[in-house]
Amino acid sequence: MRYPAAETAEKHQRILDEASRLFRERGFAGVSVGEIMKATGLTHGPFYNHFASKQALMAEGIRHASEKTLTDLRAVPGTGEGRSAYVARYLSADHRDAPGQGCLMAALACEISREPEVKRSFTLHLKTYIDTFTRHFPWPRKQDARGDAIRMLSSMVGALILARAVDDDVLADEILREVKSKLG
Amino acid sequence: MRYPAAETAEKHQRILDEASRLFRERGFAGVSVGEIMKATGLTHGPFYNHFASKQALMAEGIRHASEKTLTDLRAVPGTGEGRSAYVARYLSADHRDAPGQGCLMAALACEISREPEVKRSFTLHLKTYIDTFTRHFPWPRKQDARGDAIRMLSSMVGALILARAVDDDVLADEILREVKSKLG
DNA sequence: TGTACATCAGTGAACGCGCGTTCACTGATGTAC
DNA sequence: TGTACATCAGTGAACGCGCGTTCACTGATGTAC
Repeated sequence: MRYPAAETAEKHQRILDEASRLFRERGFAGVSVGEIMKATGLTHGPFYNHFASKQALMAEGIRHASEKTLTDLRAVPGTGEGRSAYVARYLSADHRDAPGQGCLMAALACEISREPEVKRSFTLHLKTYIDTFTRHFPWPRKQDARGDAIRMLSSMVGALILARAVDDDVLADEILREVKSKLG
Repeated sequence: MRYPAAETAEKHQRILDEASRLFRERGFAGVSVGEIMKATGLTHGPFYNHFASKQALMAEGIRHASEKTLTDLRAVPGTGEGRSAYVARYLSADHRDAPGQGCLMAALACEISREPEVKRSFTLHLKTYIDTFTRHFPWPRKQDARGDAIRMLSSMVGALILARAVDDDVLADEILREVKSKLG
């Protein structure tokens, strides 16, 4: 049956919300189209009224999570202290244990590299992220601000991914703590 | 039919070789048991004569790749120059474009965190890797050698993962170059 | 404002497909005598 | 050393299952008059 246009748009957003959460929690391959639709309270049929394919949803899901990520980043005070707090939160046990609400790079980057359509969407995200990260915070060496931002980002992403891949809380905490200690 | 025992052991190794290559190239979910067996020149049936399940092969594949990785690391000269060369090779375009022969952490860490049996196997690898990396090279600040090793490793892994996830060679090269420039 | 009807996001059964896994069977190897 | 036979890694058909995707159908909404 026909539904109000506003409701349809809202459902579209809900699919994106659930998809971007589930993908980050379980990976692209670990979530089926049916599960995503079920999580939004619909049957799997109308999925193709909203998206052309699962790949298209993956790419859109990256864009959707990217917007949230960048909004959050811009809301952090643009000071050295703001950056320290941002890094400390990124490298916290809370973030490690809640991938569904967390950084899309740490959750999905390995899989992204194998999905051409998603890769294109992610490239836009990473460019914007690096630019924003560089411009938003003060960096001691002005002419190498972007390089410093890239290095900080690589350390953060690598540390979080390794901490999550490990079965031993002591080692995971050590990795987060050691990387945090030189990025503060 | 029955086969010579030596041949069987050799086939077991070949399965592990092909599996650890294919998993790194396409991810655990992107490779089927049938494909792995086909790559070793067998049909899929006898897989279960060698391994209890796909998960068991994934865990064994990590162990197998880990051994090669550690052998390679120990073969590098244990000097500052040796370490520089190791990092330069790790962060090279060649390594970025050949995940099947490369670092298992960069290729599989995101997926490992979602597979309990594999996680256990990977934890052993990472502990040994960090220990070896710490002890094998000279570190300027003796009492923080292990911390420095963990930070270097996080940067390397993060940079390679991001470089691979990006669709733009200029950006990928910039990430590798910037991270390399401060780790030399 | 009231009526007739086209629209289209929803439902849910069905599609072909490839997956991980099992199993009855084969036949050269290795062993017992 | 030669013969009889148990072993067991291989083959390949078959299993149930869940996947991404399609489609005939439904019926309240929005629109034309």
